[in-house]
Amino acid sequence: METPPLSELLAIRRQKLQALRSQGVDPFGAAFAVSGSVAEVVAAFQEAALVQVAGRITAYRDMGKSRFLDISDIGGRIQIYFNTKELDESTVAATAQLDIGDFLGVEGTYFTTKTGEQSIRASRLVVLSKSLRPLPDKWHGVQDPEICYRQRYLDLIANDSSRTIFKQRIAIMREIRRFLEARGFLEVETPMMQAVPGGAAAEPFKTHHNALGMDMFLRIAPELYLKRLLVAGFPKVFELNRNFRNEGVSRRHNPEFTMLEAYWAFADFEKMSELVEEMICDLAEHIDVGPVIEHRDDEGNVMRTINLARPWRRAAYRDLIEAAVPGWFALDLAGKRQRCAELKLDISHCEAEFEVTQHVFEKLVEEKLIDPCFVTHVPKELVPLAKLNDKDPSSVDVYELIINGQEISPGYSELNDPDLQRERLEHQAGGEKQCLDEDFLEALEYGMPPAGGIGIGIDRLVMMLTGAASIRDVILFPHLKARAEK
RNA sequence: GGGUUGGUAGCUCAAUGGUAGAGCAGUGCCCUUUUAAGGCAUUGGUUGAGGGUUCGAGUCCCUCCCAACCCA
Repeated sequence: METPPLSELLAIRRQKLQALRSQGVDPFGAAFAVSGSVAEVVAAFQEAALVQVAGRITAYRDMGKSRFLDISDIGGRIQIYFNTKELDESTVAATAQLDIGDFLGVEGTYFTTKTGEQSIRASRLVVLSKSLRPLPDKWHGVQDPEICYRQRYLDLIANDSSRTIFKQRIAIMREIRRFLEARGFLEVETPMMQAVPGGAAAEPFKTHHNALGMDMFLRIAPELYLKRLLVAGFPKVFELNRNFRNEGVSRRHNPEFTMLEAYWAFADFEKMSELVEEMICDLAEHIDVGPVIEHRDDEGNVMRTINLARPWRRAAYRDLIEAAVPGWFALDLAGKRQRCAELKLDISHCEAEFEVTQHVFEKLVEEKLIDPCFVTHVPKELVPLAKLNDKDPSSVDVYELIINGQEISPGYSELNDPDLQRERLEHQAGGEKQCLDEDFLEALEYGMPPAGGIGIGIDRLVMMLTGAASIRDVILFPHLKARAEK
């Protein structure tokens, strides 16, 4: 097969690679002992002290005999100064083969430049890895969203805003674990491959286990296994990991996404709502964005302001709809359909009355709830697996936390009556017996304590907290269509 | 799935249907405290892919691929 000629830029880098080798320099060097990460080295500045640092060259300013270069890693940048007269000949020769993008190890002493920048005066330079491709523009970064998503490493090298979001995401994940563990919740791991995909209504990914000779499914939720652990006697458990749903991809959907589920024995949905409220405020504080979060557009204009100040609002589903569409619940189905037509709402996909009402809720209530609101007294048809409300058996004991016009977290008083649970699951499965997790139903018969449960879609939570416009901006490697062969 | 917008040099972007350009990066030269370093010179293109219209297509038409946004 004919290989296309390398572009000039790639060819030049290959030549430099050869030049280094012919100078006796290994262009893909060995381990290099550093004093710390770039950020740690910056923080440890002490005039004239000896220091070792390594990182990628992200800028090179050649003044003749004096040269400056920036060394960066994901957490920081530091300026290196060297004078060709202060280095041995072979090192100076190697510097001629350096490019922006190469990994370099530096030994030197801390010093402050004329302009006051804390830097390192290099006494030794070691090529650690030659970069064979040019990096994106140092000033404009990567603007092409396709490159950002397909080659996230370039996005992270070039775009500070992206680095910030992912550092925030990491901080959020760490703080969720710390927050829950501090309150006695134990983190557990349950199967991602399940014989019966349960705990939610969604299309699963299907796979096959050869040795066991059985079809399996990637989980759509961990719920039914976490509840087995309530049966086992764990009073407080949580799982923070991936779910998979074989559905559409959009600004708000990635086929694999991160979910927090937590269960608290002997608690209820109200106690869970307090836990979630406290936790999300704590997270906002930990990434220095709360309690008032501003979402900005590309030009930096504030598009939306979310106020997380406590206490958060709590409102009943019916009351919110009545406030948006007065007289709604007095209408019969035909009247409701008529009203939707007047409101220019497309309800062609809705059949049952509760579906029409739910559409009104989504369009006229949910999308407009920007500040946090726990929606309570949700119709039982929408949440088949929760406990019925004592006073109003047409609704269930759950909350749906809405922030930024999106459902961020549902919370339940979990159903623990095994017979009722079977009835509901059978109804949900529409008579398809193979969709019932009989093993789970058997576990419930041994007795599950009453419990509060929550789920939080972490990707959407991160979007809300960081102001990211797309789920792809908060997932390191989002799924895109395979690209045609180059 | 439908609609809209886009895909041009490594990156960021230009280009009435009429010679494909700029900045950065790169290459060469100069410069001992620069930091979007600077000065002078200079290389680099299958304009997403394939058809069509035309004397002539990055530009107009058709098909396809990829992406973003909106809708379902």
